[in-house]
Amino acid sequence: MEGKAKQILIADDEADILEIVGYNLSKEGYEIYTAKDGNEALEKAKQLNPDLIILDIMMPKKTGVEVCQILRSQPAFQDTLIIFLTALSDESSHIKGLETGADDYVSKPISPKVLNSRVNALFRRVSNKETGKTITVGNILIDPVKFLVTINGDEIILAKKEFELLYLLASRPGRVFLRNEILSQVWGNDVIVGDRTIDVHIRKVRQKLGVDCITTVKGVGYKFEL
Amino acid sequence: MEGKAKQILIADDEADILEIVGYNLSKEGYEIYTAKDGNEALEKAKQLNPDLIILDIMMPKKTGVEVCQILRSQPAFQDTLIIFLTALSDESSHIKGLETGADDYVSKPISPKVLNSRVNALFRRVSNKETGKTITVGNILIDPVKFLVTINGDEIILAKKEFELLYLLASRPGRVFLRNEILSQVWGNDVIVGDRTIDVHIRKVRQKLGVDCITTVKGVGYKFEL
DNA sequence: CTTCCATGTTAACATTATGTTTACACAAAG
DNA sequence: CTTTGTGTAAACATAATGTTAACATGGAAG
Repeated sequence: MEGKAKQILIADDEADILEIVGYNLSKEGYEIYTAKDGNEALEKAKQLNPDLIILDIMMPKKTGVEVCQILRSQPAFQDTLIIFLTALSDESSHIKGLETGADDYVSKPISPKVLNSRVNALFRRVSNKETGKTITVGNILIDPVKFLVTINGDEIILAKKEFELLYLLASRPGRVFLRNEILSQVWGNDVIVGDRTIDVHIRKVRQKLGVDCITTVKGVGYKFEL
Repeated sequence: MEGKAKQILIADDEADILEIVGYNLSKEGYEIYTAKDGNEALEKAKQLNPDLIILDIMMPKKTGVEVCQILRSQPAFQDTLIIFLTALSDESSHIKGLETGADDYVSKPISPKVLNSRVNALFRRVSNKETGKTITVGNILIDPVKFLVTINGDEIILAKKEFELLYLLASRPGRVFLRNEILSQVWGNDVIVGDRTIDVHIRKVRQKLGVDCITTVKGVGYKFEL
């Protein structure tokens, strides 16, 4: 189903973190490489050209932000995914991280579960755009290539966000998506929007589809099911 | 599905690059030949008449630019695809490269992924013109050989860019083409044009066709459908 | 060599579609 | 019957595209 294993380079000066994170991600089927300071990270990045680079902000030799900047300045790493690991309180580096061109950030202390889901989400996000697989659930058909939703052959036109929202929910029918997850997947981790925004879009989708296939799970989120 | 394997000649004085690039492109199904300086590149080019030549700018004996100029002056190599490899900073040679008649350039350090996609894109771009298949959708007929569009037998004359634009969209009815894709396919990856340029051409095509067959997908791109 | 014309491109502005917030209604849970 | 979370409509803000006209440019015709 998947192509070859995605390669992930993890850079952190704490050996414990390298081990825990590496172990958990490798269980997800990724191929893990590690570096223990900024310079080593740069070196291995150029050597491997990994699919994703996880950078600790605080590192000897070069900080994660510096590494990121250097990498981003090179065409070869323009599209490489980068996630920052940051201390919870350190809000400024978070900002700087996103400005520098990171794709996501995860704050310490790190929960393997959280990191795993972020990593998966990131890959899913880019792979959807690349592969753009058509989703079929019952009589509903969602085609990201044609940017089209069909119910019993009737075409329904959704706006971009509406489409992305539906596509996300329908990608895993039955699974509940937390409001947080929806936000980061459809809106991105950087933008900040109010709570009602999701509702409104949910409503619009429900309205346009005319079929009751999005269920509210109060206090949790939404799920797609027929 | 494809014809016979495309032949690619790679010229660079660094053995590492020849090896890496050659290996990766051969995995894509291309037939690889190498040269380690300008003279050898010329020699093998004339001997093989490859489909694509990848030239390092900095080479002993003759630079890539010189090789390109010599080749382009000969009718046999008028249509041969040429890609330059260039050092990141070396902006001037980039300019010169495109002036000399290169089809694309890729800056070092080289990411195999990037190079592969550029190469594939280039072949995709020309393959349409070569095969030049007439597209028929409903009562619309698009003939790239005669450079002619017909609706219900009425001939419509489009300018070059207009035609290429329509041809691209119509080549996959229903599929949404991102603005990026349109740019790289119709304009090429090198030229830089404003956003409005696409719109204007879309408009001209719509106007001349008189039929509403190009749909806007806001925030995404355009698609062709009746 | 100049002029003219077709094409391509840009800039500026108009016109949407789309996204977001606000404010309030409503329902369920405690 | 208060609190909490969600639904809804409408107002608002924003971004994306449509449109026109003016400005290059290159090649053909004179």
